Amino acid sequence: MTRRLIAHLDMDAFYASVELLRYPHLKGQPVVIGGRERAPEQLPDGSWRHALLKDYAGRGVVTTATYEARAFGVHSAMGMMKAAALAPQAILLPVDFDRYRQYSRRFKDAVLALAPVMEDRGVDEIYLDLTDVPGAQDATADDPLAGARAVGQALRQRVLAATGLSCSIGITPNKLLSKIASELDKPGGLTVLSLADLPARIWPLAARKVNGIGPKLAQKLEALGLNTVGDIAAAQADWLRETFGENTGGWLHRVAHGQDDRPVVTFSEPKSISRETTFERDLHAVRDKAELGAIFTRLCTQLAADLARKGYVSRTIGIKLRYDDFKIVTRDLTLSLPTADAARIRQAAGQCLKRVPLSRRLRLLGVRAGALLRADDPAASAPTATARQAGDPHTLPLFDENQWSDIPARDFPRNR
DNA sequence: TCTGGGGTCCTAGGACCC
DNA sequence: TCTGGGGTCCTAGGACCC
Repeated sequence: MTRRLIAHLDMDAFYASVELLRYPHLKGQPVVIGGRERAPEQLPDGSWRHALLKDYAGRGVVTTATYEARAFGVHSAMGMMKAAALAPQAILLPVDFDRYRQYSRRFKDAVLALAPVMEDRGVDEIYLDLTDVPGAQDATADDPLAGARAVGQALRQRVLAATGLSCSIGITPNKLLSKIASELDKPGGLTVLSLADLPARIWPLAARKVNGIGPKLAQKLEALGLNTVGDIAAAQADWLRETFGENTGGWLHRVAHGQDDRPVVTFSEPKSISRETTFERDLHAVRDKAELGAIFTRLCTQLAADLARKGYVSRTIGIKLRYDDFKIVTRDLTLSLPTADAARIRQAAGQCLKRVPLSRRLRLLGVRAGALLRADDPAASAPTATARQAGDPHTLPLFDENQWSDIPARDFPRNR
C-alpha cells in the first residue's frame, strides 16, 4: 500500500548562510542581514571592514540573523534599531536578493533531480511529494519509514553538495505536519513522523506553531484557554465552529487532528504583482509633492516593467498608502481594458489617489496590478464585463504628468 | 528606536442581473 | 403594493506567510 509522503524542506538561516559562504571569516559570529547599507570593504592587508549593527540608522528591519545573533534575541522582521539595542556588536550585511535567488535556483534544481513534484514556497522553502519517489515507501522490520528517512538524507546531501548550505526537512503524511516537523530539529534536522506521533510530538506544541495560526488567532485561542495544539484537539468540533465561525472553527479542528489533504501544487498563475516603498522620512502630500510625484511615477514604471517581463496584463490597478500612524488604506480601480502600460497604470493609480485622505504624512506608497491575465490570452485585449455593461469607451484619459500636483491638501470624500 | 517588501486568501457590503 | 433569492463583480480591509 502506498502512503502519502510529503516533505517540507527549509533552508537554515538562508540569507545569512549564503553570506557566510562569501565571508567565511564571519562564521561563528553574530551576523545580521538587513537594510541598504554598503557592502563590506576589503582592506589592503586582506582583512575586512564590516559595518556594525550599532552604527545603523534608519527604518529597515532584520531580514535574517545567524543563530549566534538569534541568541541575543534578534529575529527576522524585528526593527533594526531594536536589534541594535540587543546586539550592538553584531556584524551588519546588506541584503543581496540576486545572490539569494541564484542559490535558491541551485538548491531547487538539485532537489528536482530526485523529487520532481515540487511546490515553491519562496526562496528558501519548498514542499515535495515523495509518494512516488523510488525507495521512499521502503520499510524495514524495525522501521516502517526507513525509505522516507533515506530519501530525506539523500535530499540533504544533494542540497549540501550543490550549494554548501544546510537545510532542515520534515516528512509526514501531509503539508501541515511536515511544515511543523521541519522546524522540530533545526538546523540540519530530518524529522519523519506518522499520524501515530501526533499526541507525543505535535500536541505539546504552542498553537502558534501551526502554519495559519498567526498572532491574532493565537491571542483569541489563548484567551479561551487553548494554548497548545493538544488543547485545540481536545475541544469539541461544534464548539470550535460556534466560537470561531464555520470555516476557521472547522479548520482548527481538522488541523489539531493532523488532517490536511492539500496537494503539492507544482505551478500556479500569479494573482497580483506590486511595488511599494517606505520613504526614508515621512512625506507630506503638498510640501513634498515633487518628491512624491517622482516616486509614484517610478513605482508605476517599475510595475509596468515587471508585468511586461513576466508577460501579464492587469485589469485592476490599486494603490496602498501607509500613514505616519501606520494605518493602511488601499483603493483600486478596474479598467475597461487590461493594461501593462506605465502611463495607463499611472493614470489609474492617480484616480485611486483622489479617493484617499492626504492630510496625514505618508510613510509608504505602493502600486499594485491585480486581476492578471497572460498577455497572450485573447481576453487580454477584450474589454471587461463591467465595461461592456456600462458601455464605457475602451480608452482612458491621457497620462497626466502632473497628476500628483493636482491633488489638493485637504481630505477627499471617500466616494467621488 | 519602532515596525520592509512581496505575496495569498478570506470576509463583507453594495451594485446589478435574472 | 412593501416585497424573493441566487449569482457575479467590484471594492476595502485584514490576517497571515516568507
